[in-house]
Amino acid sequence: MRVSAKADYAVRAAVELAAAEEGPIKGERLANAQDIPLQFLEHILLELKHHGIVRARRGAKGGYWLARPANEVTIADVVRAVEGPIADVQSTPPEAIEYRGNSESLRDVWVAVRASLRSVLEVVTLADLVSGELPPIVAELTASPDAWLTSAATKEMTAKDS
Amino acid sequence: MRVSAKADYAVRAAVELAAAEEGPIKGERLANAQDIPLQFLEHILLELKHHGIVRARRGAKGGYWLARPANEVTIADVVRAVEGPIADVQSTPPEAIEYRGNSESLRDVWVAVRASLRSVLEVVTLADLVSGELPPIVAELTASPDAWLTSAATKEMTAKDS
DNA sequence: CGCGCTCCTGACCAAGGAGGTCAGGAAAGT
DNA sequence: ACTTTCCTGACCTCCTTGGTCAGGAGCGCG
Repeated sequence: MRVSAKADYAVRAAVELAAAEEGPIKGERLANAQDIPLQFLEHILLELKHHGIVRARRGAKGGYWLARPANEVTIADVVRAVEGPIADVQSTPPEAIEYRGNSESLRDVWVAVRASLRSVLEVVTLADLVSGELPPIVAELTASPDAWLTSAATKEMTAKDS
Repeated sequence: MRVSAKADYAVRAAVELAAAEEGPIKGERLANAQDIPLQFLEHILLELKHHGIVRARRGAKGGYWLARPANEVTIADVVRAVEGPIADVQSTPPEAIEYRGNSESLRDVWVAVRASLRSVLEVVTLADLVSGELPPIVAELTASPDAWLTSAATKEMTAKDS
């Protein structure tokens, strides 16, 4: 239930590529722009390349660029490239688990969790991030002040909590 | 972005407790009912106890029971007890991260991710799981057949994918 | 009281992932 | 040729995951 540094780095590097208009951008520049350890970043970029998110050319004037237009690459694409499937339970997809007895409905909950993650990650594109104009669903989710609290307050509480 | 075995086990054990009407249930019975390694489960139950989710008594006729009514314990409570904060990025809460340059909006996305997770996990209670009647939001999310696919299809695709 | 039952706790362990670093090779340009 | 930049694999340390094992501490009952 946490986002790894690798996934965070991958998205940030991809956004940087999406923002650049000129030709190939070298890894060093991406690393500097987003404060990512260079050698680690190059491993990440390689994975992104293997998954067809990014292309690259070596040599002088070489560098990386997006394989597809920035508005056709979602955050889910990038995260899946470096982290694998989103919202697996016990390293297997939620719909594949057999629950016994009283916890039969639990599978539906994990499926719902995955669906809700997708509803955000598969909708936001790199172009959205560059422009700063996020899709309505993200705007709605971040609109409530509760969304910005580390520990969400219980429904019933009104004013008695600190 | 994955649900650990521990969290899954914890919820299943908690559901089993929620379903039982008679007094304390011993760990062995929970382990058998949900097919969980006993000694591992007892560590988990101990954590749940430390977080005030569960109570316990030793000795003959001892066992575990829920500290609160089943309809007041959410899945989020249980998961947080054993896994810590939900949806941290790089082991820190999303709203606390400083993003530079083009990835400034990324923080909003991670906050939205956390909010969407909460919108499911903080709404489903153990009582819901026992009864099998899940809240509307879960029903909506699992209604679409896409939610049950391992790898979601792209929006534009209609019939050409396998 | 004594004794069995059950939880409680800490130590340990093997395997793998997270988050990198290092050294060298292979293409591209000039 | 030579530099630049990506490409790749090996390696490293620390931490987490998913457990097991051994023993201690409290509870109830005869």
